[in-house]
Amino acid sequence: MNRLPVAERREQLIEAALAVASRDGIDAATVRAVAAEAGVSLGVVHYCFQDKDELLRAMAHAITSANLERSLGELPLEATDPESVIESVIDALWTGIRESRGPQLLSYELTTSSLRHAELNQVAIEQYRGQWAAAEQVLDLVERSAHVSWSVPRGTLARTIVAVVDGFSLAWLVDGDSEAARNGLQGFGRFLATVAIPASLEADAAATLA
Amino acid sequence: MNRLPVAERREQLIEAALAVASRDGIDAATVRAVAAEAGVSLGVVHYCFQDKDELLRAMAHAITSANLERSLGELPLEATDPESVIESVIDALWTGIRESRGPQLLSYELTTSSLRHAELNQVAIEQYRGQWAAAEQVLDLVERSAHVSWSVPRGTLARTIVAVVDGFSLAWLVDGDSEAARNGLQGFGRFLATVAIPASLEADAAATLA
DNA sequence: GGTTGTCCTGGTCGATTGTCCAAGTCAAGT
DNA sequence: ACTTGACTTGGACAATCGACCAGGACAACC
Repeated sequence: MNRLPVAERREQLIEAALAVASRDGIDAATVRAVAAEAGVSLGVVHYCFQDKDELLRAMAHAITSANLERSLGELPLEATDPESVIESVIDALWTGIRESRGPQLLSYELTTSSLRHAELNQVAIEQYRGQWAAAEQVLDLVERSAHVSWSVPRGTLARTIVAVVDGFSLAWLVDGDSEAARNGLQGFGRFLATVAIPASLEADAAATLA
Repeated sequence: MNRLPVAERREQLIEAALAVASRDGIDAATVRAVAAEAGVSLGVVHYCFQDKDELLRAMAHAITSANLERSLGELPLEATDPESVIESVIDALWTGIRESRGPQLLSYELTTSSLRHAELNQVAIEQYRGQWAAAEQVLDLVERSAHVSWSVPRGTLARTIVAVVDGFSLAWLVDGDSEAARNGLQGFGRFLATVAIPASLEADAAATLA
C-alpha cells in the first residue's frame, strides 16, 4: 500500500469508519473492520488514533458536520410567500434525509451510544447543539426571503423543528413510509406558517424612517 | 437459590434484563450480567431461553407493554374544554416520561438495534405500531371528553403525536432540559387544539335525532 | 551512502462474549 | 424408598474484541 502522512491517513480511516458504520451499524465498526475497509493493516488504526473511542469521536464529528452541510447546502429559494418558502425548505430537507438512510440511522445510534458510554460523552450534545443552530439558520433564511418574523421565541421554535424532524425521521426509518413522513412534515410546515407574522409593514416602515 | 418453574423463571430473567439494560444500556445486558442481576447461575438463562436474542426480544416486548400502560394508565380528566383536556393529557404523558429516563433511553436503543440486527427484526415496528395505536386511543379520549372531532385524519394525527413526543424526548435525554421539553410539548398541544373542531352541535343534533 | 524519523506489518496477548455440557440437586409420584 | 423428570450448577469452549509490540520498509536530509 502507499504511504501517507498521518493526517491524511486519519481522514481515510474516518471515511472508512463512516462507510462501515453507515452500512452495518455502529457495533460493526470494529477496529479490524475499519482497517479492512480502508485496505490497511490492523496496527495502522492504533498508530493514527490512540483509542478506538478517539476514532469513533472523530467519526461522529465528521457525520455531524456532513449532516449540517446537507441541511444547509441546498435550499433553492424563489418564492416569497411564507407558505411556499417553508414548503420548499422542508422538501429539500426531507429529500436530503431520505437519500441517506444509513447515515441517518447511524446518527441515532451515536446519540444513544453517547448517552451510555462516558467516552463518547460530548458527542450527543454536540450533535444537537449543531442541529439547533442549523434550525435557527433556516429560520433566519425564511425570515429574510419571506419577509416575516416569528411569534414564538427562536430558540423554542428551533428546538421544535429539530424534534419534529427527528420524530418523523425515526418513524420513517422504522416503517419506511416516505409519503407519511413527507405529509407529516408538510403538515408541520403549515403550522410553522401560522406562527410567521408578516413583517413587511413594520420592516418597510422602519426602513423608510431610517 | 430457590427453584422455580421455568415460566416464572423466565419472567424473573426478563425483569432482570430490563433492570440491567435500563440502568447500563443494551450492550451491558450480557447473559452473565442478567444472570448475576437475577442471582442465578449462568446456565439458567440458556435453560429458559434458546438464545440471547430470544431473551432480548422478550425484554423488548415487556418494555413496550410497560410503556403503553404508562401512557394510557393515568389520564385524570375533569375539564371539558379541548385546550384544558389536551394540556392535562400532555402533562400526564410528559410526567410519565421524565420519571423513567433509563427505560426511555433503552427504548431508543432497542429501536436502532432492531433496525440493524435481523434477529430483532420485528421489535421496532411493534414498538411503533403500539405507540401509534396508543396515540389514537388518546385522541379518542380527548374526542369524547372534550366533545370535539379532528380536522385531520386520525392516522396522520397519531403519527404526528408520536413523532413530536419522540423528538422532544430524545432532545431531553441529551440535554436534560425538562422545562424546554414541557414547553415544547405544550406548544404542540395548543396546535392540536387548533385542529380540534367542536363537534357539540352536530353530535347533539345527531343524538337528538336518534 | 548513511542516518534519522515516519509509517507500516502482522502476529500475539488478555479479556469478554455466547454457547454448550456433564454432573448435581431437589420435589413429586409410584 | 426409589425412580423419574424438572431444574440448577459451574466450568470449558471457540470466537471476537481492543490493545500492544518488535521489527521491517521507505523517504528525506546531512
